[in-house]
Amino acid sequence: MSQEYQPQTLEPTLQAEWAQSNRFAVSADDTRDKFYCLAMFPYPSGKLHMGHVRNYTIADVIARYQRMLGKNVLQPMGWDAFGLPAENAAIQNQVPPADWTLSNIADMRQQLARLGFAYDWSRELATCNPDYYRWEQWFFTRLLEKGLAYKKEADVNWCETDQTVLANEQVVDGKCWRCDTPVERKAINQWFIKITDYAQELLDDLDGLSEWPEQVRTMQRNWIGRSEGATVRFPFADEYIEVYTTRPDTLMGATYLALAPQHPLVQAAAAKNPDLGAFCQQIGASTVAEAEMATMEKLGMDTGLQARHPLTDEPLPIWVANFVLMGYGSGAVMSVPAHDQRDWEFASKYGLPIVQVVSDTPETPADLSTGAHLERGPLMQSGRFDGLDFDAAFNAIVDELETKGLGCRSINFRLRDWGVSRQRYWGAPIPVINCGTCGAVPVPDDQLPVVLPTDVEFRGVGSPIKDMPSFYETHCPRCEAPATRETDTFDTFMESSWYYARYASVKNNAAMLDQEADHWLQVDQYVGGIEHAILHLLYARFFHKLMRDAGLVSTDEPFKRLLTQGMVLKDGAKMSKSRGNTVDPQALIDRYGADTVRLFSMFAAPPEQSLEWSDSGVEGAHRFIKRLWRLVHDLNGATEPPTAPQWTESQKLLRRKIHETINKVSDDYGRRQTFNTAVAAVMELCNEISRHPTQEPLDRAAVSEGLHAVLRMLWPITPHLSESLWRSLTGHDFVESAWPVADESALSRESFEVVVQVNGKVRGKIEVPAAADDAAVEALAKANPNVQRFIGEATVKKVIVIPQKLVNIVVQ
RNA sequence: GCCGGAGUGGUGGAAUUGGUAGACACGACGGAUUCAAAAUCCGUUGCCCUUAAAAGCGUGCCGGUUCAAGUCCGGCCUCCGGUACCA
Repeated sequence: MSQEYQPQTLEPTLQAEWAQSNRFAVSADDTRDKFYCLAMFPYPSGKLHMGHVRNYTIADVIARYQRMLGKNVLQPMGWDAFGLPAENAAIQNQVPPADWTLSNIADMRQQLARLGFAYDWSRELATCNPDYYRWEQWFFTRLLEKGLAYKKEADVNWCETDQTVLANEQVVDGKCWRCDTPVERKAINQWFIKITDYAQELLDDLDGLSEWPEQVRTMQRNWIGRSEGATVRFPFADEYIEVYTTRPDTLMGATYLALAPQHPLVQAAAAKNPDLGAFCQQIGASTVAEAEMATMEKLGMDTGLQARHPLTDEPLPIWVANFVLMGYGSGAVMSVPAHDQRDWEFASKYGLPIVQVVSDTPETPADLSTGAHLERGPLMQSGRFDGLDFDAAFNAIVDELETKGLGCRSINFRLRDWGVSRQRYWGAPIPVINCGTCGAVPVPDDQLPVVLPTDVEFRGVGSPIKDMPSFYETHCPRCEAPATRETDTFDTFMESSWYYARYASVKNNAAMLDQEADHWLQVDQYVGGIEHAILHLLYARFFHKLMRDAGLVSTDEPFKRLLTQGMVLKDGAKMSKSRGNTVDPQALIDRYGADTVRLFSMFAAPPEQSLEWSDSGVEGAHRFIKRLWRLVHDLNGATEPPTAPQWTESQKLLRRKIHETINKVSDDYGRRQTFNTAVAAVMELCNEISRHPTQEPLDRAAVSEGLHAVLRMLWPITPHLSESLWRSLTGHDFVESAWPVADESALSRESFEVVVQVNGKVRGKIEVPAAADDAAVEALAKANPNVQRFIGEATVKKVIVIPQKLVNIVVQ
């Protein structure tokens, strides 16, 4: 066997062995614990980037660690294959999206294989395959039947020049990214799924996700945004304008109402008032992105209409405002400028009255000259409600509204229903047929899948199937009259909301899921980018509950444990083609081998933090591998220890280090998931091993014991290296299901180093016998010469002893 | 704007439950080896004063709690992620 480390021959040879023996293909096996380890599947954008390498290495390390613990580990891989970039490539390069996507998948599959990931490739799936999306279409028709899917008007970004809908990222400074036309907001009819029906459960079940990062649960809680408040009806003519408020206690301070420009009342008024009409047109011309809505200049205009206050019957002016959206809530808000910052700014700008009704005490009004008073407090200037605190005022005012039939307590969620229609080509067709007589009719099961034509040509920027009668001309499944097929496609979040379950039943062409799904679910470990903390993870949780209620799975949540990995940066910025700061993983694999790339990406930073790219860091990882390679090959003739070995002091020290490292690395892999510190601990151990003499048989036995442990502990990260070195060291194949266990007898210590502080500053270090009690430790600490120097003539006030660690002597 | 996160040597990072700040690695410097270089090996390396020992300072900024704060609390600053049609 060659003494030289040659990953370019070693790694592909082992990879071929693994593939040939189907080493990582698994099936349900009730005799062992199962472990389902999943990384978020990639969008096949072309080439693997470092973010992918990091994501899939983290998951692979966890999967391989679990295999070493003896579990039956499922780790599948697939492709989130629908999406916008394929259409852009099609328009730019005249390549059909399907061809572009499939060719990217082929390239990326090869790159993943070269990294040696332990995937069960027999379960591979691509969401653009009709065998996959047919079940999504089928499931959507079930939702339609249950009334969980419905159609309504919703705003999109519209480019008049290109006659197309734009994604938020295609709007640059309020203009179309292709032709610079100012983007308009346009309401179109679209499909929605009632995620709001599940808002409470999605919120409640976050409490049970104890193995999710707290920050992700907090973000989802805030996104769902449950609030308790009141619905208030303001009389207007012989109708009502309904608003929701979390602060009914401030009702007596409401001085005007603000309505969305698309509100029917505003539209009616605009029809008679050209200025108002023009204004509504003007403020309607902006994007639908929330960040932009929240930061844009707040604009409004008096409609000239007046509503009446529900309790005082006073007239209240009705304004139209650009920050009120028709799609959310009722399209109207009550404005209390004294106690809401946005209302305060709007009222100040347009000279609307500001009436304070809450203060710290009724006698001391707050200063409203620089902003609203947001804190809760007793009421003032509120007639019979004066002096009541928040809860009492809330109840008294809502009770009175209820008596008058002008309001009620209500719970509101920030979460909005999930709009799943996309006016794009490269997605799963929405399985609906629009009939002039029967309306929107779901495509019957025996006509599924509705296959997306892949032989298409992009003449403009719009979806080609919208100009393809052969696709959309059809007959109504109910009345058989000529009808039109829906040409919108699904949001790609639909595909990524259930793929984790399909992996379990991927070969079943007769059902969406079968009992295999229940065997493997939940996903025990899910790994993916923090950028998916809300949307993808919330939609997938929701979809899982929909599937549960359809009897397809029996668990309540899809992902038991979640690891959100940070981004890969270079020069402090996210690696991206547009910044031109990408590092091609393939070039690194060619130069150093997969194990070096895997080792570096695990060592450079803890998985949840962003990772700063470093070329010299890769060199360092490679150097460590070469050192370990030599260390193993230089140990000629490893010796087994005798039955009752008499270890020398230095052998005992090495063995203690070996077994302490085993405990630390086990904890780092299993509980902490900090693979960087696991690698550091193994490096430390290797440094000690390399310093240890190897002349005596018992020395070689201790060194060999250490190297065995090292190769096992590194297998999850550098599997090719470990398996190859294991063969040279032992002459046998690597035993996969043998995670090392620490030998308790090797861990014992006779003494500990203890730090001595005087007034919190380190003044000395003492060696203390393990059995010493606090008094003995204190005496030893005080006897230290440097410590004595700092105590001097002062009086000892207090001594704190932290056993086996620290003594702090407090003097005055 | 709102929600979430981060900020520690020249660099990536470590310090797990409030208990030695800087593990491990990179880089730099010095040395060995070499005709020479690469590779490899050994040593030094937070700042400051210093021959040395010892001391002083130090975890984005300001303040607080504590015997003890990178860690907890209050107030800022900067950067990053998300913000519902990028995935």
